[in-house]
Amino acid sequence: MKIDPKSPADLSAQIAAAIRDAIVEGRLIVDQRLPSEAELAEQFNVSRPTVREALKRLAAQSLIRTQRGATGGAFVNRLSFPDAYDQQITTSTLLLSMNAVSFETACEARYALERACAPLSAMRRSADHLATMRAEIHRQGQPGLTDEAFCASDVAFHRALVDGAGNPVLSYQLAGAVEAMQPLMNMITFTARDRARIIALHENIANAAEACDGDGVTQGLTALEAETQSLAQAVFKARAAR
Amino acid sequence: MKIDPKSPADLSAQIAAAIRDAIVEGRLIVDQRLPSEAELAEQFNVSRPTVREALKRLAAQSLIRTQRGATGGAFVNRLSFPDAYDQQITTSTLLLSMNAVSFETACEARYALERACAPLSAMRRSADHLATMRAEIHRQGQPGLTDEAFCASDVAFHRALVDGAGNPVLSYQLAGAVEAMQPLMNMITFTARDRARIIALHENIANAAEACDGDGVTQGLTALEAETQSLAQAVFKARAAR
DNA sequence: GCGAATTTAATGTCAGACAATTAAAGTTCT
DNA sequence: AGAACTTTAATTGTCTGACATTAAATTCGC
Repeated sequence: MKIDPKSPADLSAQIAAAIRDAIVEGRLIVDQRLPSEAELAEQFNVSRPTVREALKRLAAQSLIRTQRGATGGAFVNRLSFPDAYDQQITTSTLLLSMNAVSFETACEARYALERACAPLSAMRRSADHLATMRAEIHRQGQPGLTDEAFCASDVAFHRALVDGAGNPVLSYQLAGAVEAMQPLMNMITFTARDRARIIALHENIANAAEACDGDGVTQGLTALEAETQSLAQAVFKARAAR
Repeated sequence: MKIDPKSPADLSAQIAAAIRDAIVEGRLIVDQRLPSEAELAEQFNVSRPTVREALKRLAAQSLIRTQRGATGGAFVNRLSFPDAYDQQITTSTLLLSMNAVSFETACEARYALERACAPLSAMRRSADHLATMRAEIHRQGQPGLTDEAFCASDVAFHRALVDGAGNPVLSYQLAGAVEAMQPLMNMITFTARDRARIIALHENIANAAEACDGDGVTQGLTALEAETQSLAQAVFKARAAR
C-alpha cells in the first residue's frame, strides 16, 4: 500500500482510500488486525495524528472498529445489516432533503420499490409478519394518535411487509427508501377521514398478504400510492394558497 | 450542541454525532460554514486534533467539505446523487461480500428491484436510453470480449434501463443493487452459448422498451433472472464437484 | 495453583509549533 | 485612478512529543 505525498489530496484521505481498497479487494479480511497506528505512521511515512484521521474516516463508514488495551488496535469490521441500514437511512434522508426531491418523485420511487417485493412477501411472509401488520393497522385506528405516531406506524407496517419477502438484501435496500420518506410524510396532516381511507387500504393489503395473493398486494400498494399522492397534492395546494 | 466528557464513547465520535444531528435536523444548512477548528475545540472543550478527527468522520460521509485558506473552513456539503451512489455501492458491495450473501438472494433482490422500475422505464425512456441499451447489446456480441468486460457491459445495459425511469431516487437505490452484484457476477464464466442466450434476452427487453411495453420489459427481466440463476447454479455445481 | 499486583502495548487526548494555502487588504507603479 | 504586485491574516494540514486510559499478559506472593 503506497501513497503519493505530492498529491494535492490530504494524506489522511489517501491513506484511508488505500486501506479501504485493501478491504474491498479482500487483501484485508474481516476481523484481521491492522498494524498499530505507530506502525502505519512509519509505513506511510506520516505522523500518528495523520494516520488517526485516516482511521477515523474508515470508522465513520463502519469499515473498521478500534479497541483499546494491550491486544487492541484497529480491526476490519464485518459490515452488519443493521449498520448498513443506519448508513443508508441517513444518506437517503439527507439526499432527499438537500436536493429538493419532490414528494411525488420520492413517493413514486418508494412504492415502485415496495411493489418489487410484494409478490415475494405474499409468498413467504410468516404469521409473525402478518401479525405485525395487523397490529399496526389497529394502532393506526386509535383516536388521539399524533400525525407523527401515525406515520411511524405506517413505516412499521410497510417494514413488516418488506421483511416478509425474507430477503435481507431487499429489506436493506428498502429501508432507506421507506424511512427517508418519513420526514416528507410528516409534513402532511391527516384528517380522520384520510386516516380511515389509508387504514382501509392497509387492510386490503394485509388481506391479500394473508391470502398469499401477490397481485392483490401489488394492486393494494398501487391504490395506496394513488391515495397518498392525491392527499399530498391536496395538502400542498392548500398550503400554497394560504 | 453539547457533549458528555464522561461518556465511554470517544470524544471525536460524540462531536461528530452532535454536528451530524445538527445537519440532519436542519440547524446547520447546506453551504453554511462551521466554526473554525480552534473555535470548535474551545466550544466543546477539547483539543484541536480531537475536533479534526470528528470533522474527518463527517467528511468521510460527505456531510462536510473543507477548504484551506483565509476564508476556508468546514462547510455543510450538499450531498449529491453521485456522492450518494458511490457510498451506496461500496456499502452494498461490502455488505454482500462480508455476509456471505448467496448469489441466489442477491440476484433475486436485484431483479425484483429492477422490475420495480420496468413499467416506468418503458413509459418514459428517452431515445438516448434506448440507444445506450442497443449499443451495449452490440458490444456484448463482439468476440474476444473478456468475462469482466461482458459483465461491465451488462451493468451499463441495466443502468440505462433503470435510468430510463427518469426517477433519480430509483436510480440511486438501484445503483447499489446492480453494481454490488458485479463481483458476484464476475465469478461466473460465460460460454459463447451462454452469452448468446443472454444477448437474446437483452434484445427482448430492448424491444419491449422500444415499444413502451412495460409488461414486456417485466417479463423479459423475469426470463433473464431465471436464465442467470440457472447459469449460476450450473457453474457453482460444476465448481463444487471439482 | 491461584489471586493480586505489575508490566506492557495499544488507543485516546492534549499542547504547541510550523507549513501551506488562499482571500483580502495594502502598496506601489503607471 | 486604476491595475499589478506584495503583504498580511486566517485557516486547514501536518509534525513532534508527551501523558492518560484501557485491557490483556505476566509476574509475584502466598
